[in-house]
Amino acid sequence: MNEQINPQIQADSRQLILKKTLDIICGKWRLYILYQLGTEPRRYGELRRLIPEVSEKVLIQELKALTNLGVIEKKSYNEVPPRVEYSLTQKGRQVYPTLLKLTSIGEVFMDA
Amino acid sequence: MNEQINPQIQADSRQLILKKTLDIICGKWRLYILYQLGTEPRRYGELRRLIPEVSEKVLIQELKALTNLGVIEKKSYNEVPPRVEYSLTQKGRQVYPTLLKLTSIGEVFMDA
DNA sequence: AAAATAACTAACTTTTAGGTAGGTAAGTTA
DNA sequence: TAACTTACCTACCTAAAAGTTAGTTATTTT
Repeated sequence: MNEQINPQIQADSRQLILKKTLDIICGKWRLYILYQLGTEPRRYGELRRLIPEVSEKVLIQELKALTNLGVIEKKSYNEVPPRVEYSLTQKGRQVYPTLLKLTSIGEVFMDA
Repeated sequence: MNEQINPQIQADSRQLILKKTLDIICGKWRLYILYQLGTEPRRYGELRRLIPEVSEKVLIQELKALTNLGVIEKKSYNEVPPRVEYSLTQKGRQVYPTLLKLTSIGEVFMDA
């Protein structure tokens, strides 16, 4: 009904996008996880071994969060002992190159 | 003395770079602050008005942290009432384009 | 029958991030 | 001389993130 552009709504939308971005990359372990899934699917135990410093609880919690955000997906094979694979979603693969470029920020500030 | 490449040292260095990256961009308000400083220096009070949701304590704390990281710098004019300006450093300007591109990550996952 | 396996869950504690409410300095303006 | 201004600081509190420890499940292997 109203064709005016409301700058407040624009601001709110940019804020939401920024928040979503931070949701995805912030958290001590999220980028480590995503980097490990960049090239191939990984089993839960594999991720544990690849990132040994993260606690089991936090790893699972972060995998869940990233799954809910739609960045990664989980595939359970019905086997015992269980087998579960995590991999990037389509959207996850879409942003993966940007995630890789992120570290160029840190590089600039090393030892400075 | 030892010309071998130690993959552990490489891994540690990548880890440090990643940690530095997260130091710079994580924190609820850091990117908001950096975005406001992208185009021009801003006074402390100006930043308060531009980002009214952040508490005074946290704003100052974040400005200090970003200053210590070498992303921004602070210029105090000897006046009363005080006048203080914050701006991006050379290195800060160097990474600013990357900081702007960051939000493309969030865009992909909006309402997904 | 006991032990091993992989991917979890639950209860609890510690650590870190962020927020609230108040105070201060020292000139300027009314 | 009282009130105002701006950029802080301090002590305290709450909430969120992360870590620790100890289960659980349901087959398979020994």
